[in-house]
Formats: sequence, structure tokens, C-alpha cells
Amino acid sequence: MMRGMTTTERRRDAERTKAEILQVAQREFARKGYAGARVDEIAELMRTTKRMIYYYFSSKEQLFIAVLEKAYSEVRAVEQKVDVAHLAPVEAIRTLAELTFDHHDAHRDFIKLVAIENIHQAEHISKSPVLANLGTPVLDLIERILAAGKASGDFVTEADAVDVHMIISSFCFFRVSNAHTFGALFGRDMTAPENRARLRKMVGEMVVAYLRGAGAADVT
Amino acid sequence: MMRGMTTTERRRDAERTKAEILQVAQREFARKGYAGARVDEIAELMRTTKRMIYYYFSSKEQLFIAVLEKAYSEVRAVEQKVDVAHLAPVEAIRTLAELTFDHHDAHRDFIKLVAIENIHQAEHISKSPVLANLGTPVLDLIERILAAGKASGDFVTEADAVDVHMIISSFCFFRVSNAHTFGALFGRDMTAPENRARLRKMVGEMVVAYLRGAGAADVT
DNA sequence: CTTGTAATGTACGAACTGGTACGTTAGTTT
DNA sequence: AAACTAACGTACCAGTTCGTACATTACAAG
Repeated sequence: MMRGMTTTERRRDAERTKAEILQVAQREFARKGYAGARVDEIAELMRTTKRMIYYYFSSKEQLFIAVLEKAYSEVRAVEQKVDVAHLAPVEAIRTLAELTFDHHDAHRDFIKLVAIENIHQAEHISKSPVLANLGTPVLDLIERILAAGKASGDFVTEADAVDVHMIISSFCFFRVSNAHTFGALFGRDMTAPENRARLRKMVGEMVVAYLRGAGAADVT
Repeated sequence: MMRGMTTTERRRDAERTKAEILQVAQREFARKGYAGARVDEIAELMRTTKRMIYYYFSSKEQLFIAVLEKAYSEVRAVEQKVDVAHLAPVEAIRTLAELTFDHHDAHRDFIKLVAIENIHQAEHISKSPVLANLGTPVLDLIERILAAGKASGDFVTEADAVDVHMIISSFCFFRVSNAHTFGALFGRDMTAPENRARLRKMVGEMVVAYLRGAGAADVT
């Protein structure tokens, strides 16, 4: 009884073990990919043994799904905190873009997991009921900002929430996910500290410029 | 003698065999990832046997590198053909963006290979001397367009060629690479035919709008 | 037509890898 | 304090996977 009781350090702690497995597994999957990650290696990097992985997660695939679920839920938790309701449309969307940038910057393992999941045609996400309908909150937020911007006349471009989310995401995601090949081919590390501030500013300006309609063919 | 001689269909043809191996391998690597792809499976999908893979490419890793080299060189060949020199700066950059869009759209396997290579920290690209300094041609082109745009007063934003290339690439790349998870979470297939034209127009407008400086904080 | 060699096919092995059978211990309940 | 169960450890196996030793054949040269 009393699950949370830890006055004396327990040697056996299910929650702790599960958490450690997830943490180590996340790093391994992010670094080696799904097929490239080794269950034995994950086990060696923990205090517990391989047996525990199967005790709590049944299979490598289930473990990967659990890692994805945990990572996505953490993302969601952060996104909920974004408060841009009190800002004017232009500043609201700019801020959202910059916060998205910060978030991607801070959760690089998560980005890699998503990239891996895309290589596998999102087959694991499909198997998880937890992960469906997880995108709607952001879309609602963007929708409100867009409506306000249209009403105030700041936004001219015809674009829906999904489009805008895609613009922002693509930039922030690519910067992290493709840093290696981009760096190898163009000699610039997009994730280097000295480039951070400039690129962060770029996302914001890009979305705002686009929504203002300055890119249309009939504009001078 | 006479390598190209093929009046009678030869049963033994090194070039043909090598080409088929590369083609099949490209598809397998793109679908399963590097570690996920199986040499035996690649062999089964060809007319020849696994022995030939090792006869011509020595190892799985070398094969993957060869696939990357072939894919990148094909990309480069297409990019060389882009002729935007005669266009005005705004139309030139817009056209470049749209052509990049088309190119990514047409070479999805290549996109996936690059994504895979990024998961593996571009370690294979680094091992290939062929693949270094491959990005410069595009950068030169963009540089010229930017200079012309600055001179004509069309472009106001301070951004160099690498930045602009990144904006364009991120959008085009993300659309293909993340189509699966994006579709699963937001219910829209970015690669579906009905979205193609709209998104293609978006890249162009986005870059142009950004370069015109409409996103800056001090612009009304 | 013989002979040399590039190209190809067959069979197999050593190491790895996901997964499990079985035994043990800590902590809780009564 | 006995008994019960969740949590954990060890040893191991069966299937897979990259790679190779060895045999063979098509083709070109002289």
C-alpha cells in the first residue's frame, strides 16, 4: 500500500525501472533507428536487465511505441502552456513560430524519433490509440489567430491552420532533422549556437511575411 | 573488347547487373532504413544472387554508400538544368522554389534516403569523397539571384544563399519526409494530388514574401 | 579451338538478436 | 511469522543475417 512511499530507498521500484527503460530506450532508438537499436544494448545501459524490458513492455515494438507515446505526451504538455491569446495576431503567430522553434531545439531526440517513424510509414503510431487526435489543440489555436488576423486586416493570404502549422513545423523540424547532411553538403551547422538566434528570427518573419500576402504574384 | 556492344542480348552484363542491384537496393533502403533493409531480401528481388552484391560492392555499407552516391548525382544532374538567369529576381527565386518542389515530389525515395542518412549522423556521406562539395552549384545560383534582387530593390531582407536554400528545402523536404506522421496527426496527406498545386504555390510565395522583408517587426 | 578471366551460382557458417524458461528475492498482507 | 505476489536475475535457445569458400560458366583473345 501507499505507492508513493519512499522514505527508505526501495531496491525494488517498478515505476523507477520502467522510467529508466523508457529513457534509455528513447536515446538508443533516436540514435540508431528502430531496426538499428539493440535490445541487449539498451539493457546494458541500464541498471536492470533485459528481462525487465520484456516484463514491462512485452516486445521491442511495444517498447518503441511506449517511447513514442511518452515523447509525444511531453510535447503536448509544453504546447498547452503557450499563451498567445492576449497578443495581436501578427505577434501571436510570430511568437507561436518562435516557441515552436525553441521546442524543437530542446527536444532533438523527439524529432529523430518522428523522423524514424516516418521512415516506417508511421506504422507504430497507427497501432497506438493514444496518439490519434493529438494535433487538434495547436490547430485550434492557429485557427483563432488566423481569424483574428483576417478580421483586423493584417492577414491577407488564404491559408488554413494546417497549412500554417506545416510552414512553421517544416522549418523547425528540418533544421534539427537534417542538420547532419546539410552540414556535410553546405558546410553550415544549422543547430550551432551562433546560428540559433538568426534562424529563430527567420521562422517568425517568414510566416508573418507570407500571411501578409507579400509573396503573391500580383503584389509589387 | 567493345564494352557497349549489345547487338545480341548478353546473358552476362556487368553494367546491367550493377545497375539492377543499385536500383533494387535503393528501394529497399528507402523503405526499411539502413539496418532494417536485408541483403538477402534485396537479392531475392533481383534476377541475380546475393553473391553479386558482394562481388561488386563488398559490403552492405558500401552498397548503401553507392546508392547514396547514385541518388545524389542524379539530383545534381537535374539541378544543373535549371535556367533562371534570364528571369527577374522575384520570378527567378519563385521559379527555383517551385522547381525544387517538383524535384522533391518526383524523387521521394531520395528524400527518404537522406532522412535515413541523417538518423545515422551522415556517417556514410562522410566516408564518401564523391559527396563533398556537392551543394555549391545551387548556392552560386541563389547568390546571384539575391545580388540581383538587392540591386533592383526587390529584396530587402538580409539573408544569404544558405539561409534561402534552407527555407526552400525545409518546406519541400518536410512535405515528403513527414507525410506519414503529419497525415496521422492532422488528417491531411501533404503529398496527395489535390494538395500539390496549393503547396507548390505556397513555397514560392513564402520565399518571395520573406525576401521582400514583409515579415520584419517594424513593417506595418 | 583452346585457354584465360570476368561474371555468376550454390551451399554454408559464425555471430548476432529478439525472446523465453526457470529460478530467486524483496516487500506486503493477514 | 507464514504465505503470497510483484519484481528481478541468469542462462539459454531458435531463427536470422551478413558474409564467404568453392565450384561453374559465358565470353573474348590469340
